[in-house]
Amino acid sequence: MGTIYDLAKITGFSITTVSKALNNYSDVSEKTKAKIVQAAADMGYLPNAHAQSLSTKRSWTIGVMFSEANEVGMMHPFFNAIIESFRKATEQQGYDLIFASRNLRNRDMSYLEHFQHRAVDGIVVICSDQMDKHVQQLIQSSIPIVVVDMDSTDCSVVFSDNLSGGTLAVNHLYELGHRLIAHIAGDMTIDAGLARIEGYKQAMDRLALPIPDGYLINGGFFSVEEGKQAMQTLLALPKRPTAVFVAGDQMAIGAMEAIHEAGLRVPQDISVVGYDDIEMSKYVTPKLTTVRQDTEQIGQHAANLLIEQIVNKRRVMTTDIIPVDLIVRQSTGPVTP
Amino acid sequence: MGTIYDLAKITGFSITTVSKALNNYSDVSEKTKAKIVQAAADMGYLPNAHAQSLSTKRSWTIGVMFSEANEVGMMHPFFNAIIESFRKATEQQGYDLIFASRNLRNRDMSYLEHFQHRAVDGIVVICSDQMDKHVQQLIQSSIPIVVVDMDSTDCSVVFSDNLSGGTLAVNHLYELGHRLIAHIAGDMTIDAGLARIEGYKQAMDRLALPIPDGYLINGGFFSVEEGKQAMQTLLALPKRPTAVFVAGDQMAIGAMEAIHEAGLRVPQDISVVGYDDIEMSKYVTPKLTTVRQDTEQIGQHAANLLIEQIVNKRRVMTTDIIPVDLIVRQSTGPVTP
DNA sequence: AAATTTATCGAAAGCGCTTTCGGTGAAATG
DNA sequence: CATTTCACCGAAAGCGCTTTCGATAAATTT
Repeated sequence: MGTIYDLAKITGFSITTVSKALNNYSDVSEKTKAKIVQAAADMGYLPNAHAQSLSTKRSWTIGVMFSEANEVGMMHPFFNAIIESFRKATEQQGYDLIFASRNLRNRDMSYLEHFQHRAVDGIVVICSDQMDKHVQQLIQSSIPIVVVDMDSTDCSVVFSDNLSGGTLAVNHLYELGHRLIAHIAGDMTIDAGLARIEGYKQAMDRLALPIPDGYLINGGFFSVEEGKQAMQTLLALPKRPTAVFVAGDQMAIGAMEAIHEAGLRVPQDISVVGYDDIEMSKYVTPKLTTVRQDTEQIGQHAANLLIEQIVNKRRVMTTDIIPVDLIVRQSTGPVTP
Repeated sequence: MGTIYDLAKITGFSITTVSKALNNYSDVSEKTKAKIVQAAADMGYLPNAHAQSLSTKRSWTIGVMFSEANEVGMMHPFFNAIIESFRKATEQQGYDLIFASRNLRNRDMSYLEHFQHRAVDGIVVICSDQMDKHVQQLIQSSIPIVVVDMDSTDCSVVFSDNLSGGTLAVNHLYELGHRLIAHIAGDMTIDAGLARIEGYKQAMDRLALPIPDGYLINGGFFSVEEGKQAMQTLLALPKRPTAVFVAGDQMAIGAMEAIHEAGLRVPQDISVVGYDDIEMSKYVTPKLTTVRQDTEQIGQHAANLLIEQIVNKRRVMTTDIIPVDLIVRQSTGPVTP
């Protein structure tokens, strides 16, 4: 591999000139530049990123933080898809992602500390809840940051148009003739869940549909199991809904399971529409009607928002709302009399 | 944040002593160590990782490589689960993961070059095929490495006992009375797929079951779509199988879809057993019988194997085979006469 | 021919940290 | 009391790179 010192020795130039040649400075002649570049190629020279970072105070790394609240890590298909898209976008610009945790060689430390230690150029936080102390700390810091799927005016954020999403779902069900529409919501601590609730409420209100007691139920943290439980509660209601809008696909899948286990059919007895459009949605039985979040866009926008802050060396607080689509499949159907 | 120079100024000691105090050297008195540590805490001092790496030639980072062959990236639930488990294990030891790609600030470079540039302490490669030039290059290099889900004698590897897996599946079907057992295989370039084929063949042989023409079919790169297509081919066979062992859950889900679309039922008409036990397996209809791979173990073992090489500064070539389990659910049933 | 630009290069300092090695004064030993 | 040991500390070099600033020689201008 070798260093610029080796290169200097070989070519007979100073390390200064070598460095300049490698970095395309204008005050080095084409001829010597060619020589040096050639020598570098010959010996398979690669600059040491740490030395570069130390010297330039730019590490070309982006720290990514997952909340540990809901123990999903990077396993959740939705967040996972976002990260993948984010990664592609940032990679193209030359950034590497580093996944940091709260522990560093036995020392317990905050995410911020970890990121400071690693001297990342920027931070992306995925899958978090507003209240998380660590997230707040990150937002308060001076490191460029973008947070996904959360609402805040203190930093750049990008999330889906969850309000419209809720409305889309309810309207779809309404058009199919449903009037008894329940909502299995995400936990209230999650902005996205909250907005979907709001969308649901607004839509119901606009359609002049009452929300019976118990029709708005907390499904927790979007897991299949919690969705199933919530649905069971719903099924036990005196006046059972004919349709249910579920704030996440995994929960929706759980809900469908509960329905099936109760001896009912989807969509003949109960229609269900999910949220996210994770890959599996189109493979469960029946195929899930759902509100699609554009993970591709979300990831890209987040990347752009972050990189812009990094290169311009100033924090900006943009709120980027990505539109959603309703994907109609087979878990919703006309209400049966 | 500050540096050790600041700390030196504040406490009145030299940077040498500061550094030693922070690193628990024995030749600094308890009293001054206490002072320095206190001052460090007060100012929120954090060591700069790049400076440390530069000086110690240890970066406490591990590079992870995904093959780009089958465009799944980190989206595939199986590899994803492995990485997650790997991450937890390495984090605990103080390592951060860095996801590198083949491009670095416009320059096109190999994975090896990228990792050398970043000066990672070790490399884990996930989701690859034997033939990949980049993987080979990594294996040839002198950086500690472990590769997952691939067989090789040139480096440490960890993968599931795919041979037993294939056998397990076939025997299970046999016990249910099936004699016409087909296999939707993964592409032959993938070691794991190859081993499962071998397991299938051996089991069939041991049971004295012939493998009719067309019963062993290539399902490509484990996608739902490819599984579906393979199953359609199988269904078009003159003598249709009563059971099929599929080399991956996603393919199996596709296969079930094909079966359903053909107006047949699982398992009454055709039994199917998958491979992997991805999370969705227990939520599709019918719930998928499958060979479970222990992603938790795989990730941990990979982490241990890698870290051992890093700390002992010598490459070792261990082959670590992780046992698999058959998870019987509802996609398999007794053959119907 | 003298004065001024211009092109090309290198010395040196600095980024923040580790580590070797030598130097103190105090305590222990004879 | 002289000598050896020990505990504690710091100077300095080094890790590999960037960047400022000055130096030199060649080219240009007057």
